[in-house]
Amino acid sequence: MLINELSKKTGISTHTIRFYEKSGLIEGKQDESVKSNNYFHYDDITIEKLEFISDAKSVGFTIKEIGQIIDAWYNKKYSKKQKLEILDDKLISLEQKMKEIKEMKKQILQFKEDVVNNRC
Amino acid sequence: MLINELSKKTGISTHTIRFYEKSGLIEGKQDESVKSNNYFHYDDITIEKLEFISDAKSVGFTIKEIGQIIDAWYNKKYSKKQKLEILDDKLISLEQKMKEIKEMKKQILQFKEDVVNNRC
DNA sequence: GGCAACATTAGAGTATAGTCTATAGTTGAT
DNA sequence: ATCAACTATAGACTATACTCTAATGTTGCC
Repeated sequence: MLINELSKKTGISTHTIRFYEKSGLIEGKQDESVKSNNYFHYDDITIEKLEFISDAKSVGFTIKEIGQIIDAWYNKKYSKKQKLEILDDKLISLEQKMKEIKEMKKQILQFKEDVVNNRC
Repeated sequence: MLINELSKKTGISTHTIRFYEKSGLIEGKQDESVKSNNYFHYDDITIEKLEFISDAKSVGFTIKEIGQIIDAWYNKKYSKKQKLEILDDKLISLEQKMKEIKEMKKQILQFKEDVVNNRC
């Protein structure tokens, strides 16, 4: 599919898709047999990747981190061992985020207590 | 205390502290009785606020959101009801973040499965 | 009184992550 | 053949959150 269809299927603008492509997160391929244009074609895996990117962004992963995960999952440039290392590293950082959120929840509940009891 | 002491006690640079002050998150006060300078003085509450800001930033709250929480906790400009509304709103957003992180964890565990079983 | 170490303000610069504009070429339906 | 709707590339612009520089003034110790 071309970029417009990809955009419609994922809800991500063509601009942003191109930005992700430039950032190395996704990759379309040009049809060598067609000489008249240089249009990029995208497959269903790219849809999966873009959906993953959206999810990963909302948990606070940066483009760089998301790139590492995508490479660990999809790319051939890492060994099995390296891939698992990268993924484990991200799992640890998720655990950390979870811990911080739990603490923040406690903190805000405390603020609520303070408000209710006029301690602020 | 002056800004340098505040910086040393919190580990946050004076530049960043001033940025937070400009952003309305904290507030020093000038000593009216001293005419020779316009140095800002900070109290222990400011330390608490800065520590809160660090924690809140790492769970992904923006400066604007952090400002709302600080106002809800400390400022007099909101009614009790409004304060509780703001805080409840942030608790909901923390729950949402928590949910997203759990899903991301599942996703990455799936990626690990795929790597282990050579499915990618 | 000199001077290092502090203080202030204004504004410039950086990184991240988009978002938009301009230009130019291509495709496909009528 | 024309024209709307697409495509690509380069680069400008935006928002957020810092981070740094420059200019200038103040404090406190020797």
